[in-house]
Amino acid sequence: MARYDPSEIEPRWQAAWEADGTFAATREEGRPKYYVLEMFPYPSGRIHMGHVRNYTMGDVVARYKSSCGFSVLHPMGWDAFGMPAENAAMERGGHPRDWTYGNIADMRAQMKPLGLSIDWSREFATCDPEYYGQQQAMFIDFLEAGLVYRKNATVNWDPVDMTVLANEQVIEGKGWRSGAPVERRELTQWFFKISDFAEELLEALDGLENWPEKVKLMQRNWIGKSRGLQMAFGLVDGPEGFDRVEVYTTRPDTLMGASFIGISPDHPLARALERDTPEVAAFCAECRRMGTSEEELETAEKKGFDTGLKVRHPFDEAWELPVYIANFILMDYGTGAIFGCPAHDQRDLDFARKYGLPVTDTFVALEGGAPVGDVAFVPPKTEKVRWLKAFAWDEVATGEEAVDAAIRFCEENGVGQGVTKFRLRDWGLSRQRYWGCPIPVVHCDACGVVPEKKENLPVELPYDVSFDKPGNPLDRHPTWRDCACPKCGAPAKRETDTMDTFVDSSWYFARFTAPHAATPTDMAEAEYWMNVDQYIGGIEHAILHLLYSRFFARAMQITGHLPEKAREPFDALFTQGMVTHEIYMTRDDKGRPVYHLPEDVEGGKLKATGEPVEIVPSAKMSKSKKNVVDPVSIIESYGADTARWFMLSDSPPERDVEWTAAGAEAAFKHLGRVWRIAQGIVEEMESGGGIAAYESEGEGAATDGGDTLDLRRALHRTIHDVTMGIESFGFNTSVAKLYAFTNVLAKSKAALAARREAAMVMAQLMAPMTPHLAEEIWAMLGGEGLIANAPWPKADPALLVEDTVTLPIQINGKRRSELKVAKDLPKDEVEKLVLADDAVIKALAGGAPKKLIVVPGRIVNVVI
RNA sequence: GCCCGCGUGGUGGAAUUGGUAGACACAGGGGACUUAAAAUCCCUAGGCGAACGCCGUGCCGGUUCGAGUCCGGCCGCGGGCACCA
Repeated sequence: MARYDPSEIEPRWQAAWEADGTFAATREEGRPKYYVLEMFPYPSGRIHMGHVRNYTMGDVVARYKSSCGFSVLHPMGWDAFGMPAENAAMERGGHPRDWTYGNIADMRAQMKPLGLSIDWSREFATCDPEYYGQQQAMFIDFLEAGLVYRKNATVNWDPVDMTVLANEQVIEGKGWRSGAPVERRELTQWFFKISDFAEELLEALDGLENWPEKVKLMQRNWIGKSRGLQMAFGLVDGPEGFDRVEVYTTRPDTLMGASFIGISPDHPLARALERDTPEVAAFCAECRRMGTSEEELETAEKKGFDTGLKVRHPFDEAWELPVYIANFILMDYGTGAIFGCPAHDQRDLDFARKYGLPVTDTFVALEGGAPVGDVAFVPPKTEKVRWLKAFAWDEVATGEEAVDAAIRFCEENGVGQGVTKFRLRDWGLSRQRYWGCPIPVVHCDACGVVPEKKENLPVELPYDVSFDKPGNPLDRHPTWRDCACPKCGAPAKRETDTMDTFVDSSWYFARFTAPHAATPTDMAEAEYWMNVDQYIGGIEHAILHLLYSRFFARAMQITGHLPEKAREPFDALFTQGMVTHEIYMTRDDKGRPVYHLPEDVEGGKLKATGEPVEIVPSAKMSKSKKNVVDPVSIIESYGADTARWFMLSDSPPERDVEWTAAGAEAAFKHLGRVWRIAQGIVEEMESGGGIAAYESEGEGAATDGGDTLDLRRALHRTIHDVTMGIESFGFNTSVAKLYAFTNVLAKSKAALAARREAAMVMAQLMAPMTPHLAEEIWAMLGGEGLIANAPWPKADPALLVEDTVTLPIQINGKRRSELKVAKDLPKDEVEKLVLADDAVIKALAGGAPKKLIVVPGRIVNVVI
């Protein structure tokens, strides 16, 4: 008997799809469309299992929707700009462009054998001048629409390498290459005005019904709408030009518990003091040695510097509070100054204890309210508390009520103003790097900042650059910078900043609808294909990428590049989990960990030396931990269908999946079994004289003891369950149902025609997951045309109906017995049967039940 | 530190969304076939107990006739924190 041989089957069917043009996305007015998109990959050079999982999920949806009659758009491209290309050029020589395009070629070659139903004719890379030229055109439109501006912002500066560092390049406050302490530095940078859309981006989240709640919640918190009080503390003998400190607070109700004023080291007052006081300058310099990330600020040890200045409390002229410069206060949020209320904020409390500042309780818990010790009392704002220092509300009130009353009181007494603020900051898009989309503007001495003329786009990156020196090669390029002013023609300088790579990925979904249009989008195409019906990607993009894309869709709509309906570009979002693997580790002579590839380990020992390895629990596959499995070698040994099947089985798509060699082996065995079952049916047909002879055999179903009917019932139940699984992103349950049906089919004694039909339908149900094997079985059993073009099977409702159900009988909530009854048996009939049940009679011991709960078709509970 | 998730047998997980916990599979044990092995097929299988049983979904508590599912607190792990993509 022949064997299941994916290495022979898979290329054959891929060629057949190619020849048929099965996956070309065609715009057919009048036919419903479906746009499936997986977040496009960064071309690192090797695909990994995470890609296999991500793209397989998208492929299941794409193939399924196609079978359901939709015109499907399922494209692929490359998020090709970014730091790794420059790092590679610095570390190994070569050019970012060559490195990137080489990687794209490699990854495409690794991806094609997966048999994904992708329309490869739409492929592009964000580093293609054709793509980024259109991005530049849009940037100019955004600029003219007032959506872009310049302002100063802080960056991480490496004083040795003389270069700007990304947050991930700052390790424990030091530059990753130079090891030098990082400084904060101000640069003039380009910004998108995303904050103008804060309210709109927040409110529109409610309309995203098919987005995970957790993602919407994360975005809500990120946008961070708050209602608070903006007020001033009068400064006592402040330096020249400073008579007050403006603060913004969301807890004005705790004003009577104020203990100190904290200002950012970048606050104008701190800057002024810095000029005259060396101690202040030293402290601020120390603060500025921290990185710029919020995480670093928040986790660093809280430090303050007492400026010696005092402010007056607005409610009491005689009450003076000290002014501290504190390292954890952000100049970017609010006013860059806070008042500290230690009793009701843990950070303020830690600070107060450290510097011996007073801690005043303004409210306590209703019951057993004790004064604050080492833990601040921070109940939910909706909880009622007892106020010790209320100044405009009842003794017992919630935080919310108190805040409202405090704002009203302060406004009436001229102490401050109630304001709404957003945490969301404008999107800084400037990068001082080479490998990104050049910002298409020119700096002219006479005209200022002038956008490049659209006919001169793309402003292309020069190829002749070197990476032997740190910093941006565009800055030191001999000729590229020099140009003529687009307005007056005088000699001028090009902008050398390039765009954040998030810009590239904020509109690629729109570009896929017309990847080679001479404008950023083609409205007729966008009108047909938008929105993305199903977007699939990692949860790590829950905030930035998705929020930026939502902003871009709005900006593109305002500038005429997208239709109104694409304001929210992604109708449905699914966030898939990671692929994890155990980590194998030994230690070097200094006790430092040394990691080993799974392929070098066998039976807990290194293959080469026999040295035992420590097994570290599973984590996301990463090169540095070497817990990676190469999809290419998996495909070589088992075939793409096995890799796909395994990635879909067992773990729910939104959760992490652990790659195990045993699991892959099991998936392969199962596909072999399915193939053999089909082969067996073929052999029976051949020995019995061909398919035609069996066409009418199913009619005799009643004569075979019900086997044929049983098989058909199981089949239609499977059609129903598998379809539901795919529709609801429960691919693992679809796979489990297919396993179960395989067991039924393998044992079935049904008529041959019924078994043939069952095998063919099973192949159809498997086709979105294991498309090559499905085509092979379909062809073996005499199916017409490609299974990829066959319509999705429909479950016959008549075969799904079950006339009897088994009702579990619980006694006091524990299952004690069961009852087989007609499905629609009335409640009182069920009750009679329950009371006649042996176990119930025994438990009642002659008494009557306290309560009898009958949930029709589900369960019975007898309470005694 | 802040925001958001997740936690079920030896393992991955299922559970009609408040209704029989452990579907389906992996690993294990037993058997068939084979000179033998591989491959394949069949049976078994949460823990404890000899059995009618008792315990059991990270931990503690609550709501309910009934909780893996809802609520409160804790522990552990993961994602994000604005220049990684």
